[in-house]
Amino acid sequence: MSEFGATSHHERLVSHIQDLERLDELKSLAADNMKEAFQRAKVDGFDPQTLRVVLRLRKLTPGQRRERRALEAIYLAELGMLDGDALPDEARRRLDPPSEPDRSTEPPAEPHQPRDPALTPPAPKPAQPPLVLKEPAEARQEGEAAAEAGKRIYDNPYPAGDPCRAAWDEGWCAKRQSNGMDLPEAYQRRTTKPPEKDGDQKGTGAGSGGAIEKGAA
Amino acid sequence: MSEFGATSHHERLVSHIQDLERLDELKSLAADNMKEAFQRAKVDGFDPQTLRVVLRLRKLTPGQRRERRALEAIYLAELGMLDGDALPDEARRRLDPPSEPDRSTEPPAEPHQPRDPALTPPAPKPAQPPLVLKEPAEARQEGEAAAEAGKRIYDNPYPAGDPCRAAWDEGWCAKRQSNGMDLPEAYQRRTTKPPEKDGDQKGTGAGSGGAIEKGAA
Amino acid sequence: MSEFGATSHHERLVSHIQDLERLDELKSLAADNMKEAFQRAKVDGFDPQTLRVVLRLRKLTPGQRRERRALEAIYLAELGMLDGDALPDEARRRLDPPSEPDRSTEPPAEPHQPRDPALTPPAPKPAQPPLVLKEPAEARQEGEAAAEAGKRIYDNPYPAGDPCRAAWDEGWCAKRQSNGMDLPEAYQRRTTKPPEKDGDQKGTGAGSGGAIEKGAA
Amino acid sequence: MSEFGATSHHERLVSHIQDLERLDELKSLAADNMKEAFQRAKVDGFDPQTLRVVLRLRKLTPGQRRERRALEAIYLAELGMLDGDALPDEARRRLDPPSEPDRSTEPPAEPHQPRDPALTPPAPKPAQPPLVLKEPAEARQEGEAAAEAGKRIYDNPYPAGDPCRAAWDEGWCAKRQSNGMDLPEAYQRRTTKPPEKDGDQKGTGAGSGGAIEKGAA
DNA sequence: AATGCTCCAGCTGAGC
DNA sequence: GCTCAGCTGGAGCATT
Repeated sequence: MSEFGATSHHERLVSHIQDLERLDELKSLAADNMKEAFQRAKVDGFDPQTLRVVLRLRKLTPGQRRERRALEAIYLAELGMLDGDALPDEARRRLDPPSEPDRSTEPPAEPHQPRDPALTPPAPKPAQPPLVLKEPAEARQEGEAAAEAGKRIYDNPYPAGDPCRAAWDEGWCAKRQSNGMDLPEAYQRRTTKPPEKDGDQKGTGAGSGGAIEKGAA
Repeated sequence: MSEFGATSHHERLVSHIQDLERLDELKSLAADNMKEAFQRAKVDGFDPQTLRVVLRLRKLTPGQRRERRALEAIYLAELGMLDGDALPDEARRRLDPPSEPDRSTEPPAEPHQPRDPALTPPAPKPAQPPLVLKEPAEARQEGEAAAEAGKRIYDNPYPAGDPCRAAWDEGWCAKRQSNGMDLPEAYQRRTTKPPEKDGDQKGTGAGSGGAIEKGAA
Repeated sequence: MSEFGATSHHERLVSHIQDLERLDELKSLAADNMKEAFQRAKVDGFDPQTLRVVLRLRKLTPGQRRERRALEAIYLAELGMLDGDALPDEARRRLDPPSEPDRSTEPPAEPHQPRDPALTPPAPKPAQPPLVLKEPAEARQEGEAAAEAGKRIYDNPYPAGDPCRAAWDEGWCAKRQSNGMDLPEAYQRRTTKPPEKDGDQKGTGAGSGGAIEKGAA
Repeated sequence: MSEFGATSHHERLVSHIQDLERLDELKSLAADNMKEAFQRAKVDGFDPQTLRVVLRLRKLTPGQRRERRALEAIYLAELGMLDGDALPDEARRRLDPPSEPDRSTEPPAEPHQPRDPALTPPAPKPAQPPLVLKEPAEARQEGEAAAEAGKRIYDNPYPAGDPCRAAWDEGWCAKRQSNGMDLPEAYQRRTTKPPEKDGDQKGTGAGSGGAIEKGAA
């Protein structure tokens, strides 16, 4: 249709314009569909902003996701802005000095050491490791089972630093049954307005003395 | 300067144009300065993308930051995309059903319960709480001391779920002495290219069976 | 497919994500097609930037297009930036004072008077070419003098194609005295709404048989 | 202030963040000032959208402005979208075939020939107004016929201000036969680079004494 | 007044 | 290395 052999430039121009307008129509239509989908999700109780973040992250590989989260956490931690959240394990891995020199390339270092706590980080001393070491996949199923059994998210038995902890969390979240079909509040934003002049400024509790003030010299 | 009393509309137009051009000049200049600052930071080894995220987050209150991170983590967990990171504590708080009904408004619920593990979430059973309960601020100082003493980030003694764990992390990160003045690799991106066809797709270890495939019906 | 009756919130989230990803795919695809079409047009020798402008203008009604061009020309003329182009006729119509008071609404005034040159602008004293050829700078001063003498913008004596015509226009616009200090209507937009279903679609009068319809094969 | 010699990376990070936040503040402030200036202009009766266009055009050299306007007019004419405006003279110059081959570079061709009507376009047979008033549609067909007969764009017989002039132009452009099937140069941009420090700044010829200088008080 | 939409400038990633 | 086009975020406008 938009192929032109020995046509005059006028016909070519018209043809291009028509092509472009037709395609532009389709583009607008696609954009509208997207917009409506977000609207439906919003009506259904999900937070559009978070959904956008999720979509963007889904375009990355797991490794890239982890790296990004780790970097952000490291920078925030250094500035005292973790607001009460512990560092993700990937961040710990990056911060652990011994492994730095030789981990300059990605592949050699296993992104996470599921097993063999002896030689590297996971759970140094206090964290009594589960007597029998388990695979994260197994932990995930345990999490799913726990969710179905009505357990709480706090009942995750794995200690910080153990990959099974994350796996259990994921399983719990994925299988979690909400009572009925209402969307739990956990999925929705509570703060809508930036409270102008704070009041929850106190924040982390951990931040005492750590956070850098805006106007600090 | 750009005030006009009984001036002709021509003079007013000229005046407006001149004002706008002058201000536009200043705006461009400011934008350039910003750009250069990012460039300097990049040359210094910091990741510009992460810095941008940090700047954006710094415009929020700690409470808003925590909420955002929690929401994202919850959505990601449900989709099996945590990639090996455990849920942040704020997410756990939101997911814990008992507190849902009555925490519909922000203020009544203390954003995080540093103390009194008896009545709510923190570390239900396994997590043997440090015998003497400490304040996060104290834990932060411990973290700083640990960093100066050359301890590793894995030496954080507090268990998952304890706010002191985060506080210790922050202290450690803030005081951490790099050997010399080089920027540790932890602060820099390693993956530059989306490897097209993966290879680190395996990802989380926890994701087995959890992640939703792109084309899944 | 993406309809959910009494489904769990987990299924709903997954469903929303899948919808969004599918639609996002379509959106990207549409954007790519558009991009390629522009590329083809460029390879064919057309200027992409101009094509974009044309596409944008084609989304307006002829009346809106004319208004926009007239406003721009008027502002530019007043700033001496016509660069040798004469004012478009629509701009002259706007600048002609007698019709200002009663043309506050668009429809009453026929966008352009094709016929009956007796009562309004077209071709005043049919362009006796100045016997002595003048420099544009001189013509500009004549325009300024004419404006101060209360002449109308239609009194420009120079014929089409003569650079002096543009120069006279610029001079007239720059010196023009509005009665008092109010801003003439010529400087403000009249159409706010795209009248949805036209009515001024008829447009140019010249377009008869010329304009390409949106859906034309 | 933001210079760091042998400082720790932590201090450097903090320093960068502070720099960036300070500069960001300034940037926001500049943007706000700009916004307010537009607001004032709007309150004063000027059209913000048009002002933006004017500001953008003022960043171009007169030659670039003319080229852009000419290109847009040519494309629009060919699509029958001139909406009653005649082609600007620069567009005529570009469309006039004899000068095409040797005007491939900008400078040799004087942007506009103010004097000496003998050798080039201006005012061919000085516009004897058609004795019988015609409809634009008819004029359009005349233009088409003229184009097919090999007439030049300058042969448009209608005077400035006559809607038929625009109609004739449109007809001519739409039917114009390029020699063979190559795209005439008139459709392509000639200036690619903003010549940094001008030289075609002289511009309009009409602008003498009219254009407002950037830094004028 | 608050929301949603549209537009635009600024930034990021390719391409020469 | 620089330029360029596409894209995202933010601002303005119109609306309810």
